[in-house]
Amino acid sequence: MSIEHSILAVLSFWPSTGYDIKAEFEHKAAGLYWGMSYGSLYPKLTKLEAEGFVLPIEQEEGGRKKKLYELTPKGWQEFENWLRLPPAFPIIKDELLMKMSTWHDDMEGSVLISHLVKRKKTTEEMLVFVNDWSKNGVSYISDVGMLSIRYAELRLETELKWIEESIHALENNQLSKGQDPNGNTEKLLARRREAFRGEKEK
Amino acid sequence: MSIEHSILAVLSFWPSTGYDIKAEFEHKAAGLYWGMSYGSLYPKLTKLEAEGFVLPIEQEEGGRKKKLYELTPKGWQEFENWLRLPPAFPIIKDELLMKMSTWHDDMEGSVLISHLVKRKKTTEEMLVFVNDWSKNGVSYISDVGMLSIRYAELRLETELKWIEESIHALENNQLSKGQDPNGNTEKLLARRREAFRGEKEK
DNA sequence: TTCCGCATGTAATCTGTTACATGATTAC
DNA sequence: GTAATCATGTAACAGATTACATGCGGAA
Repeated sequence: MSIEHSILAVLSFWPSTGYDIKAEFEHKAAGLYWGMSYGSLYPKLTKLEAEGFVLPIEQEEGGRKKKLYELTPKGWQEFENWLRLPPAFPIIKDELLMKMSTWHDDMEGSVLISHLVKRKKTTEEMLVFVNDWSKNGVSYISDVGMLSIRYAELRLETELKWIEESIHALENNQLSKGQDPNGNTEKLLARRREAFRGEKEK
Repeated sequence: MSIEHSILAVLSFWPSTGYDIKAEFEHKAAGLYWGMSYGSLYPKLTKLEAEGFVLPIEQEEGGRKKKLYELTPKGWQEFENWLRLPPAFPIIKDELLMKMSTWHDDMEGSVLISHLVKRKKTTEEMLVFVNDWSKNGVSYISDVGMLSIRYAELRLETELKWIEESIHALENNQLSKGQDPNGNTEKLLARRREAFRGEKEK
């Protein structure tokens, strides 16, 4: 998942400056790419250059300092080798899911609903962005690239459906039953009460 | 997204050792939780104890060294404050999507298909695991927690549908057209040919 | 008696971010 | 002229992993 390879990937589209690369990651962050800071980007470019994967093709432009990087033959090779390597399974860190998994019955359901409402808004915005992306007449998207756009759309749509479903279930007390073979819900709430009782006595 | 809060979250279920916590993250990694190494887990537990969020409730068990940690009142407080805080938007790093977005026409489609087939297998396994999880009669899952299980199921099912759709499109040359307002495909392939041509001449 | 699962921990390293410092060019 | 954007870079720090080191207890 190395950042190095993402940089090579961006450079495969067209020669770019460090600044360009960052921008590319920024606005395509619809769950397809991931961002990176200048603090790691510029040192990586220097490193890639030292290793012979990229080369700055000098631009004068009136003396303004600007390094437009291009892939070297070795860089193309490395990029394509990487493409052929089986990708790692995705890493997903979703705080909302973590919170929902550990939400307990003495916590206010209204707060959880507000989390879901907020997530819905962001997901909707993202969907609008992705929908537009593939039809804006400006961005370059290859035919294979369209598949990944399609993935982003499907994922976001599914998420929206789930959010609506979940809010509905929470608001109308229609949650499906989980499983609790060891009476853990009661134990948990008792431990919690105990902790807070001890606290109050102080 | 701090690891600290995930630890508190696991401890809210029941008192656990460092080893237990790691195991919990491991087998629930169905895209809901995320793993962590002992190298960060144990130091964090020490830190959380120093800060008064957790407390080891000693277990002798024949002199075998084992620290069973429990949340303190302050730990419960911190955990619940965290639950109320609006969660950050999920971070997704999916190498497959990155590779597909930058796949180019001179790369073998068969390799991409093999990536998809591999992903399909893993996704299917994950789905089996999640399906079983909520019905195994052993694991504890709260009613709210069921919502997150439902999310995992929907996401994995959607992904499977997309994988099948994509493999079909690739195998039968039925990709939908992307967009290329500046003739970038040709430029890209020309730059690549140029790089490799220069290489051969050496 | 040997291997596996339970159990804890540290040191070196890697990877990345934040905050800062600097300055040119363009649009209003 | 002044604000926003383009543009590059460094130093300090934060966060996490890998590899290593250690050892008990139970099962085969």
